[in-house]
Amino acid sequence: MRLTRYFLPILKENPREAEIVSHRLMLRAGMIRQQAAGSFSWLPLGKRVLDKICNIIREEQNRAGAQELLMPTIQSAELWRESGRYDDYGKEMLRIQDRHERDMLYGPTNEEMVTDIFRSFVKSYKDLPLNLYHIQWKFRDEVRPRFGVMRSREFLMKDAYSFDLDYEASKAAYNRMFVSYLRTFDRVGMKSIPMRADTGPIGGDLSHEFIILADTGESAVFCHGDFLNLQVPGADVDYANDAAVADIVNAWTTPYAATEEMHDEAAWSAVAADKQVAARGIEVGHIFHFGDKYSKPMGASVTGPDGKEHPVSMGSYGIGPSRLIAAIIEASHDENGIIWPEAVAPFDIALINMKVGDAACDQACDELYAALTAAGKDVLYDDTDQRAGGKFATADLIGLPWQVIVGPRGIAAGEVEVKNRKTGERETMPLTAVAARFGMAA
RNA sequence: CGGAGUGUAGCGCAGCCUGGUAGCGCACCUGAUUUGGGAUCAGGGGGUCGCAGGUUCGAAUCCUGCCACUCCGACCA
Repeated sequence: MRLTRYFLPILKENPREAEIVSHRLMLRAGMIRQQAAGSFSWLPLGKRVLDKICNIIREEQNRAGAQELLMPTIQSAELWRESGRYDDYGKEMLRIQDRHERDMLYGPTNEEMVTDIFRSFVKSYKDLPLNLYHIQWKFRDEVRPRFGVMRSREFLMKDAYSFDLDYEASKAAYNRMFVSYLRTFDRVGMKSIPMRADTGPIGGDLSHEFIILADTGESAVFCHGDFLNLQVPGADVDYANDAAVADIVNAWTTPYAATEEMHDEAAWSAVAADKQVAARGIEVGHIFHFGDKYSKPMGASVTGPDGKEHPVSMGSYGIGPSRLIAAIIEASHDENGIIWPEAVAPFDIALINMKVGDAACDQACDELYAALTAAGKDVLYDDTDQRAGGKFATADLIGLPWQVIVGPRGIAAGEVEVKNRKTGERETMPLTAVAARFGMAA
């Protein structure tokens, strides 16, 4: 993508309304545009990151055996009356009426609807286990939206729902999602720590929050230092092996870890003082097991091997991709801007032409642009005619992992500079070596 | 919903106290110069001063009401 043709409305100064660093940087980097309190447009740069995140989530959900579908944002109140939540949910739920004055709502979550889909088609235990997920916009009319996309009213959520014959099988489904989440957050370049959580209004007796540590995190968290060195399961994890998956979950739930609300001073004091990590964190995922809370009132049951009807045992599993982006920025930035982990960067490489209009520079950049693109890289080619300084400021602000700098001085010697955004390290290399270097890294 | 604060050009702000018909920086447009870490010079365009009432000869400025946004608290992916 050529920068002269790209819609990238960067801001030099911090918008007044943005207080936290991720909100400021997302606005300044031209990723989002606030439309109202807790409501955002995703501009092209932000949309690229969102898509990358969603694709990683999708791959890991699929790997763990979940299947993607897509449910509507607008739901009928009827389903919610069946579960009893139409009255319980409160003002957070946006209630609307259609032209026939039927009660509708903008979905804050989808347990009822997915349960309806399940009960319509699944009748036998032989069709279990089943896990259905979608990535869809949600609306929760928060009392106080804040912190940009970190706590917005309209937000994207990946929500998965598992269906099993009994508690044991459901626990295995829960464990698969647990491991899938460990891998997902690891792949987006973050260290996540699962913590026992309150089950909140969704109900149930087993729940974990996945927390990303960041100095600016919204809640205080306490965990054992061992978490920082635990091995994240590889892509070869065998999701068909319940015992192996349970072992992983066990390893990741044994050391002490709790958010402020669940913090237990007695257990905490049992952790060796030099292993106590008291930090701040951001919740980016939440998984629940809630059994038959919805299947029972909504009549979602299957015939078991015993020939009897069993209400299915369910769980739900959420990740907020839009919040995850803000959390990544909170955890990965410096005074100059965002530092994207490579896996989620909107572009892999910023190709910077230091002297647009100079025949040698233009030619070298055009050739590099073609070669890098051919090697499968997403390249943002800064072909603007701005004065020199602004180019680096822009590249640093939007945080692409690599900058390839092409200037008249270097080109005269057949060389370009390659800079790593995160480390700041610069390396001069022959023009001819650049494509191969990034090509091989791909 | 309680407490605090802010609304003046696309963005950041001054002006308000002490009323006299709107200004600065950046951005934008034109021209020239310039090109290795947020260019320089010259010229130019752009504002219902959040909205509605009121006071006054006259309101961005004083008064009243409303709206929007932000922060702290209770609540949450």
